Amino acid sequence: MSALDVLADPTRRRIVELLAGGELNATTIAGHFSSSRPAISQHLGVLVDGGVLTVRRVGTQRLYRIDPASLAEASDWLSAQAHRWERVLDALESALDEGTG
Amino acid sequence: MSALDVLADPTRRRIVELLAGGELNATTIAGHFSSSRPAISQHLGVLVDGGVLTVRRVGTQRLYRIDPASLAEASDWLSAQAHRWERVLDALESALDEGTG
DNA sequence: CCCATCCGTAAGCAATCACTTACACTCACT
DNA sequence: AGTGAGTGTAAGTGATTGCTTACGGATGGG
Repeated sequence: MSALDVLADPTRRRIVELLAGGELNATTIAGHFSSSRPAISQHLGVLVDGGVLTVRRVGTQRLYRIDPASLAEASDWLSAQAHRWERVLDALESALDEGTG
Repeated sequence: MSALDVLADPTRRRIVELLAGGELNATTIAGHFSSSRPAISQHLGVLVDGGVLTVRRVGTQRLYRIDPASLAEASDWLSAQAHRWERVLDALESALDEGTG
């Protein structure tokens, strides 16, 4: 699932959280980070490729916005993973019961 | 959170799932993978360092076992992340409401 | 038309990571 | 003590990744 590979990077997670407040242009976003503007631009590209963000051009600016669907999908995936490990723990418990019983 | 960095690798996830059935020694674990035994040994080291697995020595063997506490912690972390993105989505929705209202 | 602003892309670099082969160590058994 | 099974460690390699600097393209105002 690519939205999650994309959200693996802490800087990218912060970008997404920043956009929780609404649309922002590239320069404004970059202003919140100590990295260079091109570095942030590259992160934005990864986020767009991963479907987490969408862009629209307004004049000379590029406005970035969260794609709620993909973020919801990421959230669901995380929940599913959490449940997966819970199941592993359940299985482990059963195995231990068999061992001791 | 290191248990999660550790579980980022697919091979390591498979190892943990393999150990859901109970304790196994290093050679048996390695037998389930196409990678070399040393490669798996290194993964096991990472898993132990990350607190996901524990080892005990029995004769010449090393028996690996899941540490339920750390795995539960990982599961909780995943849930928390899922909720975090849900909150981001909620915030986004509020921002859009303000924008259009 | 010229210039400043906004922004992506190209190229190069350093760090990280998973893998492989080769080697070394420990323990059990004889 | 010698041998073999079980296993970790060292060293080298190729791929990936995030960062930086330098550059180029597009848009809008004078």
